[in-house]
Amino acid sequence: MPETKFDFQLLHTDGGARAGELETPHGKALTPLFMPVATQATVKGLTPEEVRAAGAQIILSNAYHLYLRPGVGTVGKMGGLHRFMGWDGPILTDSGGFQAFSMGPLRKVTDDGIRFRSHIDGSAHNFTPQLATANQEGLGADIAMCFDQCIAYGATEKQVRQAMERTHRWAQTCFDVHQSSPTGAAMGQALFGIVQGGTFPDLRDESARAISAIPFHGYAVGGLAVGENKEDMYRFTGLVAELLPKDKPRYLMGVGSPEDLVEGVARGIDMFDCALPTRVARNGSLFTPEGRVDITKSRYAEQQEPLDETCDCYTCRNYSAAYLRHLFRAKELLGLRLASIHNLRFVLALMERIRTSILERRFDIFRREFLDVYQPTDEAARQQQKERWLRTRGG
RNA sequence: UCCCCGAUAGCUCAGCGGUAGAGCGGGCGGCUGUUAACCGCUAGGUCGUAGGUUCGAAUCCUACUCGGGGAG
Repeated sequence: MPETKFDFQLLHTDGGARAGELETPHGKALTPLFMPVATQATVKGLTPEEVRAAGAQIILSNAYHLYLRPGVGTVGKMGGLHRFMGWDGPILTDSGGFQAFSMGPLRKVTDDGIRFRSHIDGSAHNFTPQLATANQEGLGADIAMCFDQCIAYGATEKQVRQAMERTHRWAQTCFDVHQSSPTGAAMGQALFGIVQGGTFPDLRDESARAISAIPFHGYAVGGLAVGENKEDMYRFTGLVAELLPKDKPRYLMGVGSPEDLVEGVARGIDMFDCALPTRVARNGSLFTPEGRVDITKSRYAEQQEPLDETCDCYTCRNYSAAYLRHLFRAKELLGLRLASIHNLRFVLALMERIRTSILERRFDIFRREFLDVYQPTDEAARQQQKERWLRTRGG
């Protein structure tokens, strides 16, 4: 791994919005930025060249999934995650803490760590802050995340506090392990702390202060976009960001949709990641300046123009909406790929425009104009479907 | 001309005495540190036509119409 250490420079601010520059062992990245999600060492369906061409500067992968398959040791023997997957830019890895939340019934949380049952073969595993940190080091991540406990929306204040305090203790452990590691900190790997506290203002405040007290390279807001309404999500993002060190990068984990990215930046966030753009793309839902559209609808059957004529992505430059719709109807793999390319380009281009507007001190105007046209998903419909989804998945 | 088979939702078919179902397709919606090329909701049918048997027929009988196959 190159000698370059991790660094962050805050270059411009415009109201609450910030523009800066990250430096990592695998190169620079301009903030605010969006990280495409490559959970299993691949942005589903796309080659690294395609991800790069869409404008990605840094991607996110997942230490839990890679630990289970193919194994951290295997990735290490293959030269580390960058070489293994053919991506030579910066990589941030999530620790696996979120999987403890999203895989619900397969885990049990104690003060020592989280006992998992593999979703692949049922085998038992015990994740600890030490192991999570070692795993991310073994993968060779440019930025590692602390092992945290993300708790479900709707938990009681007592439960949220318990998870939060555990997250704080684990954060200190991760920091200590990372500091004393012969390779981790020495090889220039950054470590980010994660703020928890659910939707309780006092807990969020307490968590932001506790995590900020540890000299991490960056700070993340975790435990949001897990079922709470958008108003709360924005409110708590702002509340926490206010309390984080000004000179360090701030990362809002698991967010988001186009409108969430704009709102996050407005509240002082520098980094985002989200599975949404690529996941909904695979399901036929594409971003346009007016909002999300379903490419499979019959109104696109004979549309010769691209889905979004204002878009400069590979898909919109080369194919009609009618063709894209046909690929989806015929269940052709190319459809998933072209849709993923488009949605990624949409959010990455959005971040570029946001950054430019900050540098030109007109972010507020940009934000207003964008949100004026972009129609987000209906909140009531979201909640209703969410409940149904949890019923079918949980049952 | 005769014999056989079929005719049920837009399509392919299931149901074979108790007042119609599936898959696909159509329409609508959802997906936020990926257990997701996934999930949910919904609209379509006087069961080819006309008679008959029966308390009751998509189901049994008869004729006819249309399709497919066979014989001549």
